Amino acid sequence: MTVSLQVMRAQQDGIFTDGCPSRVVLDHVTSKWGVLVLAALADGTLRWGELRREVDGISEKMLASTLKTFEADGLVQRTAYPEVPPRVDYRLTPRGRDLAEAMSPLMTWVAAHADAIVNG
Amino acid sequence: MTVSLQVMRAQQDGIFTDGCPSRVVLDHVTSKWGVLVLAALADGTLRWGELRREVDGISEKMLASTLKTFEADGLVQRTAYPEVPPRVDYRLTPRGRDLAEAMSPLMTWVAAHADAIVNG
DNA sequence: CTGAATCCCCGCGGATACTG
DNA sequence: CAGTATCCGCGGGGATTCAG
Repeated sequence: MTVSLQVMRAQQDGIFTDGCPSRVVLDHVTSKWGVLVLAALADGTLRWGELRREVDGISEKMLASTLKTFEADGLVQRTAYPEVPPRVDYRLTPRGRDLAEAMSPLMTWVAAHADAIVNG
Repeated sequence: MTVSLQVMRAQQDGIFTDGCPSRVVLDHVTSKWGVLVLAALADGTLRWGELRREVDGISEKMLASTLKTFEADGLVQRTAYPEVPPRVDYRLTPRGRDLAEAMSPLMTWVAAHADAIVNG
């Protein structure tokens, strides 16, 4: 069953209105690289370099900014090891894993139907 | 169960790589206003003016461009009635409804956890 | 009422170079 | 290896005007 804006608003007043918390979070998640970074981290811990390679095409700047946003949101946990050479890894928090699960149907759907949409 | 990029790539080679169809479609859907427009149309037909009010904060320019993209993608169907004053309405195609269903868990999750993320 | 067209600004995001 | 700093272009997005 599909949930529409109207239905959600009947349950929760003012949800997804301009500037409200749900819009802020939605913007973070649906930011240009948001879903891809979350999906990359969905089944385990990754280092910075692995993440860069996994999320094909992302720039260092956007990876850093996306990770910072998610860290501030409590969706991603960063761990730095005091080694030389430096090693840092990223993984989803429980909340992040929960979100990734909620995103899963969308990703699966897109993967399954993208060719039909783009080609025709 | 959550599906990660790695898992999807094990099933479908080169999925969600730079410039591939799945990335194009994902960009359309997760565009700034994409999910909100789709969610607004999720449980029925809406006229242009209703859509504008429903998707709080969207400009006419972005509404038009978002709708055109989705129409070209076969996700939204536009119907114009030859009346005065003019009346146009938009509704999801079967494919669009399918997508809206896949987005539903994400929207629900965001609605439920946004406050905790922004405040807490 | 439903747009299309135009102008314009601002900031997202890419490219590159540099650092601990 | 894991970032930060800087520059800059382009397109998102607002405001306004016009049309059918």
